[in-house]
Amino acid sequence: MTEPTPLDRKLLAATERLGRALRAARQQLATRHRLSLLQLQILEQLADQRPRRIGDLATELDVSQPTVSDALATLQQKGLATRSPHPSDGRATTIALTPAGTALAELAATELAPLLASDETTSADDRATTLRVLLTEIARLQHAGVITVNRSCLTCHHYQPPRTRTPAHCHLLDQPLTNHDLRVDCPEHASTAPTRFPAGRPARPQR
Amino acid sequence: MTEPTPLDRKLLAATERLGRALRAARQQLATRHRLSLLQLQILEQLADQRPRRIGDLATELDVSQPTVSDALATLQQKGLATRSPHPSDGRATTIALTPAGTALAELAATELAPLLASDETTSADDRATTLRVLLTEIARLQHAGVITVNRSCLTCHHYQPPRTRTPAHCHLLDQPLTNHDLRVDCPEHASTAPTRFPAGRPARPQR
DNA sequence: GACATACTAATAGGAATCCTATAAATAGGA
DNA sequence: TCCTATTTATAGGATTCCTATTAGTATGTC
Repeated sequence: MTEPTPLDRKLLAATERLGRALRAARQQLATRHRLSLLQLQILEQLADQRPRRIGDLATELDVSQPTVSDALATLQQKGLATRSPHPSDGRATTIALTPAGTALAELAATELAPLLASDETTSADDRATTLRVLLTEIARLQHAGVITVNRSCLTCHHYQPPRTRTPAHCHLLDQPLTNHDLRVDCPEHASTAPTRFPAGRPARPQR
Repeated sequence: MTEPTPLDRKLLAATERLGRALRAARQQLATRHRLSLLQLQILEQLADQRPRRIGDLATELDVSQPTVSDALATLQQKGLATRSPHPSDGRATTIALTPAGTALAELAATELAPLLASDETTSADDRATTLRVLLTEIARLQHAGVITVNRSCLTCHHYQPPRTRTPAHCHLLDQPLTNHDLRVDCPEHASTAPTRFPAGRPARPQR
């Protein structure tokens, strides 16, 4: 870990500014649809139809488990999500979207997508490069223990990093991976991280 | 505005994931220092010593003015920030950091910087490309009305975009600008946006 | 110069978020 | 069978952050 360069600091600042803006945009969108921000985020996460436990959602969204439980109760009340018992684990609850929830999630995705739509000033290659750099940073944060859930190619067991002559490769699909092909949230992700440890959220702030 | 490509969607997802992670990291850092997240963000914004009004801070941070007023009162109570009357406008209040506040802001910046420090897997050129792409997205969001404060080179009156043969140029410094040189928050920024309109925050969410 | 309008910040009041702590139910192993 | 760990739900509360309003100041108009 070397000393951060001015470029690093600017990248951090730009990422932060962009993240805040997207959060604000998502907040407004949620409000328009009579949802809280967390409720919208849950819909977005569930949109891939992957079955999840409540605890999984909490770690993905960086909030506590009761907070997710709260928001889910509201979503259920609105008829957007369902809770059903886990098939094999009697303690757990499986979360899924209702058709209405799916529709709302898709609508939200449609409304959010234009915020980062391509235009003529940025080449697709540059955007693909950006994707790889961002995924690299996400992988670093996972290593640093800030993120515990991450299903991108860069941390997948099936991922073969590029060598001097050969491009990156996915052993599962048995195909070369260009920057364009990198996935942020791959359904087939196989973790390389040994264990995930409980985030260890510290005490609350105070006045 | 064209239809979003898969790459666009992945970029949005990656940016969102990274933004959430950075927010969580900043939240933890704030808690460690007995601050709320908003209080920490205010310290970070004030760290450049640019004099600000309270309303300016609110639009920069995408929260309402009373919320900033609240957090500032706490910071003042902690001896980290000061409020003083504006020299020329009797209605306004000028905000500044105390030496203790400056020290804490620098400490926080030092602790956050390693999260995006360079490593050997990403070239500086790719990171510079990423910086430009991110700034382009920020500029787009400003155009879309999501962001109202933005002092990056790409929206500056002194900025000359690159042509086919000549690189980008800053008319104020009278120097060429590579991707590395782009600034996120330039003190000399001259706005090109005609007017800034009040964000029009909609009604609150509800159960 | 007086007045009307717009702007800036602070206060009041309240709703919603999201946390910690704890209880209940189940899984899994000794 | 019992003991421990895990998963979720509930209780209770603190904090954040909002809208609405008030007070004070700036600015333009008659």
